[in-house]
Amino acid sequence: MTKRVSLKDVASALGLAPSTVSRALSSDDSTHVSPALRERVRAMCAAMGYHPNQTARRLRTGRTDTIGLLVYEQYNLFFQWVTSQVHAVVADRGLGLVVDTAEHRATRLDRTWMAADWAVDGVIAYDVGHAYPEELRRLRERGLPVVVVGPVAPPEFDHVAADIAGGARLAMRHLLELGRRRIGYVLPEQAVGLDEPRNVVYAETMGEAGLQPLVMAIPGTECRHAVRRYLGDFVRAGRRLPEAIFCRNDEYAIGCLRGLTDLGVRVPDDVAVIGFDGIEDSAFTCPDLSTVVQPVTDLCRLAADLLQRRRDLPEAPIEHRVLPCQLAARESTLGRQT
Amino acid sequence: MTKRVSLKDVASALGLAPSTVSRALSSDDSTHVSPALRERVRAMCAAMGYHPNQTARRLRTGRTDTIGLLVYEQYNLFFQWVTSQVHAVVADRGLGLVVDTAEHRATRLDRTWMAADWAVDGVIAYDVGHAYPEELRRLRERGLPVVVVGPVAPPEFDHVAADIAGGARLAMRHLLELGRRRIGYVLPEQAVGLDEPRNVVYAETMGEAGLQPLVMAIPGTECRHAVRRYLGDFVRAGRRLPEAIFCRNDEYAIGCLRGLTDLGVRVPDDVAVIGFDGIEDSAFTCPDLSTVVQPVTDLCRLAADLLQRRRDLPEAPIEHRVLPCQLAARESTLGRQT
DNA sequence: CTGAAAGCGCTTACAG
DNA sequence: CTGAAAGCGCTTACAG
Repeated sequence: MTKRVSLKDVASALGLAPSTVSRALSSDDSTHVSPALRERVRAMCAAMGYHPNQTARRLRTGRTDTIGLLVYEQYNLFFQWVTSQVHAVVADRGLGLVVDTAEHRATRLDRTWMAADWAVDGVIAYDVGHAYPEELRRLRERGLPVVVVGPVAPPEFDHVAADIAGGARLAMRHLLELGRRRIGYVLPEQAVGLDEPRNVVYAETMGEAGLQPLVMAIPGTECRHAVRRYLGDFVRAGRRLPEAIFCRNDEYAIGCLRGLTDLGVRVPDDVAVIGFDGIEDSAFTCPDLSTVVQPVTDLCRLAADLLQRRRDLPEAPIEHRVLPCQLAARESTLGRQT
Repeated sequence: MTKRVSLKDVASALGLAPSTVSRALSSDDSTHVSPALRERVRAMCAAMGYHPNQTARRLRTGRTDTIGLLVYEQYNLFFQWVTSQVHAVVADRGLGLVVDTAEHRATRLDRTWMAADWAVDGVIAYDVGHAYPEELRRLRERGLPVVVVGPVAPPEFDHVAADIAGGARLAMRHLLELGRRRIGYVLPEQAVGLDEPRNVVYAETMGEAGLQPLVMAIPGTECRHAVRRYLGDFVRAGRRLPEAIFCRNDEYAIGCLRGLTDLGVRVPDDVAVIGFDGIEDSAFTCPDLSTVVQPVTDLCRLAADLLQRRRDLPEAPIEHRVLPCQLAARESTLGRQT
């Protein structure tokens, strides 16, 4: 390990002051440096293999040019999608990204986000606001701008949301228009009874249509495997499958398709299936999955915009923005198109 | 935005020197501090909402407790899997993670990894070594330990690999044992002719069996869509489909399954399909996908171990480690099991 | 066991 | 246009 070349080394090799070299390298062009000097400095830096120490720069400027992303968990394609989108947005702007998950947080003794100890300029909290508002507040008290993405957010935060309720209505209406009456709703057991848009819309829509709700609560955390098993048990217990299943997310829906196939049930002839989220996978299942597509790319871009704005204008008024979801009607409800 | 509380603020509130407070907070127990004092300091920090400035700590100690991950791209479930695994390993050790991709690098003018400018203690380069050995060397010249994961690595790097060739042999042998003779090989156009284990094994195996290779080179970068389109064009052009298709990765294989379904081709009755990688998705397609599972979790863990070792013992001998792949034979080659 | 001092490597007013 | 100086917020030998 050779010792790293510092700015001082470059300066003394050139017979200049460190401050001069720093200015020559600066992208800020209010620092008037002769082009000739700038060129000389550039050349020497290249020759000596100089690269600025970002940590020192950060300490001096008070900016890290890095943002933090909090997501609920990483073992779920939706959050992997989100992560890759945020990464893309942030990288486009020349910023770095650090990611933390609620899972890791839950296993730590202090139960605070690692973000607290990150060197970041701000935090995007994606779909975690419902669970941990007090922690988000704590982050903010330390002077970190926080943008919340997801259905709920404490009112004092900048907030970007997809219109989940609207999307859920699209899904339910679609199933009803196809003439399905007995419609089941697949969700994780721990989400039963929550005041959550999909839960509410399902209950409301069924009520308005004069139909009996059929809540299919899936135990465990591994969506796909769990719902596959659930359906097997459901049928073996002699219960009659519904005519359609609305799944809280695409992971469940994919597990559902697979579970129904195991049972020899035809989709959508016997049971129609619709998911939620619009992960890339949904277009490549067989049959391909009807779903409600969340505008994830736009949500991420908007969240990054708001974060930047909040950093530049700390006193700007709080923003709440809602973007619509779209129905992608495919084979799992419409049947094979020819 | 309230100004952040600094160590100095806490010290003066307690009438102590900053150095004393620093030691009281230190986890290093060779700094003898009375328990009473430590308690007093802790309480004051909590009361004042003090949290150490990580950037300052990093500058002083010369360690960032963060590692960098380079992957080829993020819009591919395999790399998303890798990223989530590395994240888990690293978070378990209390370290942070920063990710960069070749895509972003390619669009940047200077064409160097962002990692060069990251504040990280070391870098894991996952499946990028083949393309950019000179850049990995440059990272190392700056004093950054680098561990390469993937089929090829410059010999002077610590290196972790899956036995891709062995895995490819498992796949080809499996297809041959099922009696398939006309076996196609799906790969990206730009990988044709590369001296790459899967390419080599495919050619060798077909040669040894006295069979004619059928290389199906897929143009474009969007694996799934591209291969789906390719198969459609293939059949419309009047060409006869092979009896089996070996796909370079699961993304292609999933697109393949979908494309064959579009065409009304039965899998595996008409055409057997086998993938490579073992992403979670492969178990949830219909039919579910036979594939070769890479030991991604173990590869990631081992890479992190080697990185830590290299940091602690810069002069330790170079390590090259190879882990085996496993065949997961499922419906897309075996047919429906009852 | 505690404090005063130096310094990690930069950037940025402030002089000249 | 260039240089000398201060300082970002810590930690760590070095004294006491």
